[in-house]
Amino acid sequence: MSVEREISPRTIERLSLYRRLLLPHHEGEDSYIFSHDLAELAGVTATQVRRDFMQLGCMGVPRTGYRIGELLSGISGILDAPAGQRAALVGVGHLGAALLNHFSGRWRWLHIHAAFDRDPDKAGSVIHGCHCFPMSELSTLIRERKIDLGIITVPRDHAQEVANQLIEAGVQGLLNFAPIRLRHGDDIYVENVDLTSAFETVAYFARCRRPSLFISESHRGFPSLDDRKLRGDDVKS
Amino acid sequence: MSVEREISPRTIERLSLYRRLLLPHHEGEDSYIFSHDLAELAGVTATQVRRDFMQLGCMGVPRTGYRIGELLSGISGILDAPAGQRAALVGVGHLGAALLNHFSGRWRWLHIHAAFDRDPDKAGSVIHGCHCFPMSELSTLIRERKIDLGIITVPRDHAQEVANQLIEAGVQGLLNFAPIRLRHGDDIYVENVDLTSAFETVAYFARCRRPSLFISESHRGFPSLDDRKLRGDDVKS
DNA sequence: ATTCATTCGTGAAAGAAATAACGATTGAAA
DNA sequence: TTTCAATCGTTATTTCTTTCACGAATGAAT
Repeated sequence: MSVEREISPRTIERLSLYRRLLLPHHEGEDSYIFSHDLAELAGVTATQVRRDFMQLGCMGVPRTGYRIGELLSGISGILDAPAGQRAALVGVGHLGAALLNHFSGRWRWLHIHAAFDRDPDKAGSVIHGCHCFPMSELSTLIRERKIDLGIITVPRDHAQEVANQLIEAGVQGLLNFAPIRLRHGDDIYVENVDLTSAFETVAYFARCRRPSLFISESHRGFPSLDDRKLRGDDVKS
Repeated sequence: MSVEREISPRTIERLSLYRRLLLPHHEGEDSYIFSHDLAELAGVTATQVRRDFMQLGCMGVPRTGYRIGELLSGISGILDAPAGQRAALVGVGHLGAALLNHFSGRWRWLHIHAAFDRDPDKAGSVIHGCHCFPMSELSTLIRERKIDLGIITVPRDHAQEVANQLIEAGVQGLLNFAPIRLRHGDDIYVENVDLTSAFETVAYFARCRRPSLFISESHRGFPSLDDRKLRGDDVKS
């Protein structure tokens, strides 16, 4: 139970999604769900769902499904640190403030504990329930308050420097919204949220979906076959 | 040149990144860059960079590198629609407004043309340079103004309905920030930006990076070997 | 001119991730 | 009780992506 195999990022992301999708279905201890129903909600195949839960150690029962409560605690056992985790957000611009709002008070075990901004006017203020401090206090506060995650929402040209400061102060992971790739050691985990790439990617594939421009081969879509063809579900091919 | 092989989403995302990283290096017609230098900036291997450019049709020259101007126009040839593309953003909350600000006036060929919100107070206002309209005008405006992309920043419980309206009105692609997976036909491309998953994923792997808790096998990191070992670069293994 | 270390392009190999396939199990219906 | 269709767990397969490896090309140094 202590030394387990590391789970792949893709799986972790799906587990996070499953949990959100399951929560509204968790009514009482006797709620169950089938792999293909969750698969539909999550936009993946039923096989994928079963495989993910297998990795989690959650067993389902044929013709009954998976006990939702068991799934939820299984997922929490993986995703949530028992002692909780704290994040610091650096760069309280429009995006930073929006994230403070988005994440504020959403979870007990994972929350944004402090925000930092270069602008002295923002220091001392409380934005969406989060205290904002000047950059000069970053190192000290991160160390003192045992903050182990950093969220970077500063402009491009300051991102690397901020990352260095955060890492120096001891954070283990970074969520980076700046449009670059940060340099960092192997002991730091960095997740990039690249809004520009996302937007341009949608634009590209939206164009490709116009028939006759490209040879469409439906990748990354939801073929959604697997077992459900046996049940005679509506499969529009 | 007209019917080409569709490029994979991963590659498209990298091309978008390459372009941003190259732009500051494009000084004059005679700027060149080596695959391994761009690789370092992008946090990928040199081989990957060369592969991507091969797919693009851009050839480099040994001991000289790739002409940056050629790369940029090659990438633009793939990513940018000659006629331009317009997006509509639905849900002008904190996140929506931040995105309006983030994307406003950033590109000629791809921009957010209109915003929509349920709140009547917002209708008629201009937010970060973008006109905001009531939901009732969504269908008409999207059709009239030939908007082909949708950005969804509404709360979870409204996301599917908004997606339906956008699709009904004719958009080809969606950029979804709501924490669910949207149901949609195969002819629509949907890119999910899952902030919660991203946050929870960082939290998980930040914990894992503490030695001795997991068998670290460095996936998704930058092994960064390839040719550079031949050049004797500093490879800290 | 010749040599040589570098860098490129790309086929082959490896690795990762998703899907298909199928025996085993189970609850429900006859 | 028996039958049966539905669902599960898991192995095998496929598909996709990345990396390796190496011959070819090229500019610079001598």
